[in-house]
Amino acid sequence: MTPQELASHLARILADIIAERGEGAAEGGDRSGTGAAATGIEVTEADTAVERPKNREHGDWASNAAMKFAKRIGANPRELAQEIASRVAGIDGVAKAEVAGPGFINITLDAASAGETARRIVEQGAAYGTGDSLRGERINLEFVSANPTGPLHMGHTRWAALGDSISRVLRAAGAEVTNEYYINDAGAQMDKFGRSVLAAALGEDTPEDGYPGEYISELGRKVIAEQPDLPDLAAVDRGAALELAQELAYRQQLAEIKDSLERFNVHFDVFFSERTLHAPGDLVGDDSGDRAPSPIEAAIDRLREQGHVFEDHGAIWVRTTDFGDDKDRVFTRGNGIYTYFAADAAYYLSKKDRGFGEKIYLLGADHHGYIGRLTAIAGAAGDDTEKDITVLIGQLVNLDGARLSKRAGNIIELDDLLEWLGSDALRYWLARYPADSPLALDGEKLRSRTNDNPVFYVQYAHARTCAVDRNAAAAGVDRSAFAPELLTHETEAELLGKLQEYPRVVAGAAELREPHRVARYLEELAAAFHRWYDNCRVIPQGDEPVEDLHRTRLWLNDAAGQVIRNGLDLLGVSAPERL
RNA sequence: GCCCCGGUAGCUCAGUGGAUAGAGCACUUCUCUCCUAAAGAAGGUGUCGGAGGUUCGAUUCCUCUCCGGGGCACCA
Repeated sequence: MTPQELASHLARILADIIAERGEGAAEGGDRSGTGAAATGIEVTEADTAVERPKNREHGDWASNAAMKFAKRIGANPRELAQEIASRVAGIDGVAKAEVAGPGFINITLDAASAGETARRIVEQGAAYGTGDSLRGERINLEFVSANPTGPLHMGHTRWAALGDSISRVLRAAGAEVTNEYYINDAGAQMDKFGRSVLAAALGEDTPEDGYPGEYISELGRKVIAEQPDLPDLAAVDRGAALELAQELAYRQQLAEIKDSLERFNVHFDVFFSERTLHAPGDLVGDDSGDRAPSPIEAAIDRLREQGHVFEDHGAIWVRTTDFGDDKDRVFTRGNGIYTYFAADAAYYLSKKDRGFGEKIYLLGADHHGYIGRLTAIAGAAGDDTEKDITVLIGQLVNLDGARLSKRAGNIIELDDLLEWLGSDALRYWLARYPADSPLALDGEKLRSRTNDNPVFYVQYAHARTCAVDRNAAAAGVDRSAFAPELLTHETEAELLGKLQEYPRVVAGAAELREPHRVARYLEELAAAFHRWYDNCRVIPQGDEPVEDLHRTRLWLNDAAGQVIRNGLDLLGVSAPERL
């Protein structure tokens, strides 16, 4: 019996009771309806979800449904709880159901009923924990989106780890997710980047307000290596040389960013170029030589048709205040050039046109001023500002005692962190805190291989399950028997309970976009596994014979390993078979 | 001035209205002739920043307030 099944039973029982009481009231002459529907009170499984009590004396699972519904149906909470409990006790697989406190229903399962979970998990394998709570949703998840004018640094690292894990969790809940990276490859920053690289390639001083950093010099060398006649070109046509250098450096830098992300086990489905938003459309078909408007122009036209665009002082504005923004925003500057925000608007429409329902933006706290205007664009585009757009704001990362980058001055690069700490430790640490929680990287802790470092604690538990598996094979313990009623040790009940919680943890993490819940869960699961391991042997000692208990425990060991693997995968962390 | 996010054990932090608020670290003491001791067991800590309110019940929701961080561009 899983907690989901238990919740389902509870919902049915509660609905029955409400219906019966409704009939009783009707006989009294107050009402004419029959059944739960007639009372207007609906019971869903969410209402009757059971939780794992902190105190083991409170049974395997507890429900507060009686307290939730007592008032609405005019019943005494404890009496209602008692009525529910007496019916729950009759369910096959339930050992007992008791009322406690103000109206909690504490339920204890038969060992066999709980133990059945182990086999189910093994049979479902990697699919255990996946669900369909977000089935049918097409989600666009944009994160990192760092300018392609330099290497990824620590500021991007948290969003890379978090975004990729959010994506995995959403997919586990059945959503169709596209991971997207917006490349700011148009505008002044790119010009500055190009001038800096060209200067470096030609051996000139860094231009005023150009980019500093050793990586610019490296890019300059790479550009020269690829295009040795660049200095000659620069001598005759500086503009052409600049364009060429900028383009080569951009491609090189973007390729390096992609490499870094892959090493970090972070995958993007789409790299979306801002330039494509500025580019004119195709030739129109009337031989005039005219072109269709660029996506930005088209976007402004569309918003104008919706009545949200106006002109003032020679600039084009969008009335975002209609949708709760602090102030209206401009699309064109005085010199006629489109603002960054105009591209943002066109980009949003692109996402909408590509069929995405919810668009999620993962931004740093320094961008929190963007919430209002992005939400307003969603509204202006005719979307539901509650459901179709989500802006997740995360706090920034501090690093204590970090080594500084050798290449880029004060910037700490993702590549340096990877080399120093390793992908697993880094990803796990960054994913185990809520996005809005301040987070500090402690290099010493992340390099340590003790309880200090939770990723090793979890990975060790997994490696242990693998070691048990190997040793069981050698000792002649196989899977030829499965007798769940033998799993009666209290650490086995605890471990089984934890394993049963996993699907709901994944669903909750997806619903709230909080993958840290998976990490915290894994730590609890690992602890339950370690305690079980210390108390219950899978392999007989000495000359003891192999019994069904050992074979059944092997199934439980397999199940624990499977769930740890599944969970770590959601975080993009490996599950080694040996440490 | 306005907006956002924090404030929970000595430290770092969990805790989407429920029972005695938890974990790791730090400190003390135990447990490997037996599946990985990178583990387990035992030991104690809290005005959940403060004050009101909603509720059968508030660390959780609302209002005010104190402290800390961030943000309020015709920049990108």
